[in-house]
Amino acid sequence: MDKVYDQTKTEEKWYKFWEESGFFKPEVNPDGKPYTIILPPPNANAPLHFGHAMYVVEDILIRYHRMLGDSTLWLPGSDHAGFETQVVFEKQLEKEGKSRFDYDRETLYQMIWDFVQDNKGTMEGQLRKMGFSVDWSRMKFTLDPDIIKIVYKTFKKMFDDGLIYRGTRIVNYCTKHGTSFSDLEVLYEDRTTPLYYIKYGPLILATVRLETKFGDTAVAVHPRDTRYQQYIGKELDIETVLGPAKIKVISDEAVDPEFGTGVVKVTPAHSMVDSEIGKRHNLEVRQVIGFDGRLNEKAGKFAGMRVKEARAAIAKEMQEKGLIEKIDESYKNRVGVCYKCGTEIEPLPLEQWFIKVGDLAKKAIEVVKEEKIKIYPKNWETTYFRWLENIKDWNISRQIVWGMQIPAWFCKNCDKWIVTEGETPNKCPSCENVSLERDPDVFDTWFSSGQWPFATLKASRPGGFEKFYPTSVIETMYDILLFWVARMVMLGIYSTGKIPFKDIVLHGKVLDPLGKKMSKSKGNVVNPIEIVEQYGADAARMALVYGTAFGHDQALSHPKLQAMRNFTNKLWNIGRFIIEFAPEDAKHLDKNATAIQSLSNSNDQEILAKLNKTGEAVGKAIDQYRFHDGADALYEFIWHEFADKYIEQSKDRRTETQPVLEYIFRTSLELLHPFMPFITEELWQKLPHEGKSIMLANWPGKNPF
RNA sequence: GGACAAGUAGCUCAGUUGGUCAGAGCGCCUCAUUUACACUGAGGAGGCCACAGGUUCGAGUCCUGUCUUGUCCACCA
Repeated sequence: MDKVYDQTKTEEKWYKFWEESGFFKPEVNPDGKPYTIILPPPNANAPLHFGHAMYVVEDILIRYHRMLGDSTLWLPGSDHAGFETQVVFEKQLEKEGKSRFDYDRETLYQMIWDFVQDNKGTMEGQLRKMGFSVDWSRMKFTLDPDIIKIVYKTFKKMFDDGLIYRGTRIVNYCTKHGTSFSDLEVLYEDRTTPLYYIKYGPLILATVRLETKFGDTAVAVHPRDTRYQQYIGKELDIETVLGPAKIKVISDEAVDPEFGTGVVKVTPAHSMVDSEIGKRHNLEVRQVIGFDGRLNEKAGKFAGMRVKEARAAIAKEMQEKGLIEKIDESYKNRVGVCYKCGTEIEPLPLEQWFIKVGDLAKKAIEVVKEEKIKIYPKNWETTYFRWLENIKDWNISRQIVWGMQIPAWFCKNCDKWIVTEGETPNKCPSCENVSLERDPDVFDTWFSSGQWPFATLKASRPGGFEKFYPTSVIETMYDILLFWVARMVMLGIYSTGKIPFKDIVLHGKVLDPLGKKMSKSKGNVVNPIEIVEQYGADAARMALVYGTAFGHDQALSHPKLQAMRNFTNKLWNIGRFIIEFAPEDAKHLDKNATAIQSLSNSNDQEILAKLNKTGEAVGKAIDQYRFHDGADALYEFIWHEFADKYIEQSKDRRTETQPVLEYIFRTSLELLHPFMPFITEELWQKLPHEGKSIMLANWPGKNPF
């Protein structure tokens, strides 16, 4: 054995061996009970960052269950990540002085496709370097034709079941990116915005959005507000920057009499709340801001201005005309912005596809309340329930090209939508019209990834779905519990009638060494390969689970990585001591470990008892998703009990203890294997053993004696 | 406005159902050894476990309140 452990050479060698031997496939344990994890598909638009290395806990679960004899499947994939990817790609185009509008739909789609293919290769290499035992033969991409087919089928079924409707609603719209978003995708920022107290005839009302006043189709007060009773139902003559106008006064419960003057302007086209009020009172929806973020012709001389400049110009002119009572410059509010570019989100009326989520959400709540699905750590249940209990219909249309184009065609003759499972209808079934127009929009990427567990299993291998669904665990970072996990529960139950997984396991965020969030713009993103090359994959894996309670955020810690690299060095040297420096006359571990049973030295008894205890602790820790407990128990036992105490004591009676040393070490390696797969394989192979790989060794159960 | 998490040695963090739980890694100090391992071993210094009350024979560990930090949610014009 080399004096120094060569991690790079060893890691490459074993990964290749495992993969080529087919050990990652569930078929290595054909008779075992199924144990399944679907890998949360990383975005195909960029290489992995170090946070993705947290997949290690899935590998721990998978390797552990494989050793338990389960028919274990870890199914990998990658996500086209619709809008995310298009944004990344558009930035690249921007650098070349181009924009998405320079290309037609097909060309742009093809260009992004090629871009994504490169990244997919990089990503797969990274996953291999971390030692992840995914079944590569079942790898899926969210835009694979068979996946698309399944997603279309779901859409059609939902449409037929009346769960999908086409409607004009106020949507969250980013005028820079030219697309709408779901509520979850809107970020809110604290701002200080001037609050204008403006005169509407005899009334004074407070607003920040002067520029939407041309879309006002009423003013509203609270029905029981005594100050304004005489105005309710009347039409007021008001003076505006565009001349005299008339406006109706209505009363609505949604108005808070405490805010401002208790009077609000109602702009159904540009506010969610106002739209609701408008519906209740049958108000006209008058859109004054266009999808380009500029005021339209209804704004008179302000037409063509961007929202911000229009607001300033209107304020100036109103002040000159004496229409502004006062301005509160220190008013604090929250403004919705695009999570990618920070542009203020415009609520705009747009016709989109929506999912009625009420009943789906109810079922998703039920299965968790009934503990058919359990969430770890449990406190996330609160977040999950709160969101689902207050959920609103889900806008799934996106005005981009990168994604699955919605399989819906419009017939102008009948004023009707025709939805299919993807095939292009050659004519309208009602009127025989042949010039149908397809909706250019694509699905929200979460609509398709919400179907990932059953879609991948149905698409990867015949019988796969029947055998491996429902899956055992979904493990991901807590930040996509609502975006993704909750949607998978809803869509999974809807499509298959069964829950998509039994346990939801949520890990924390990996921060940079200073405890700051990693982001491309800050330039502090760490590539997992760098860490692997510096410390070894085993150390990188161990460092992520050791010393931080599972589920909590943690900073990337070089001292901890060093400590874990030192631990691999310790393991290597224990190995050298036991294997390389064995006395020539020593007995060795035999098949049934009988040589150990005959020993009665109290040191031997003690270490064997501690080994058993450690084995139990590790199994229990993994079962309960308390990975840090398992890592801690192993580190403590191997280094401080076995190496520091037992091995030191054994030096006096080396010949006799050799089988015990071999037994304890081999068993320790087996227990450690899910955490540190490479070095454990390397050393296990050098010890007396049965079988081709530690990967397939039996998990050392309780009380091996 | 609400929710969740965290506040424990200089730093980073463990301490599931209250009673060897006052711990680990790194750092620091002393000593040892060419030892299987210096990516080492033995030992040591360092903490009113955020603060204030309370429950209890007994509380980092339970309850109440306060403060600080972080994250998330919410249509306040």
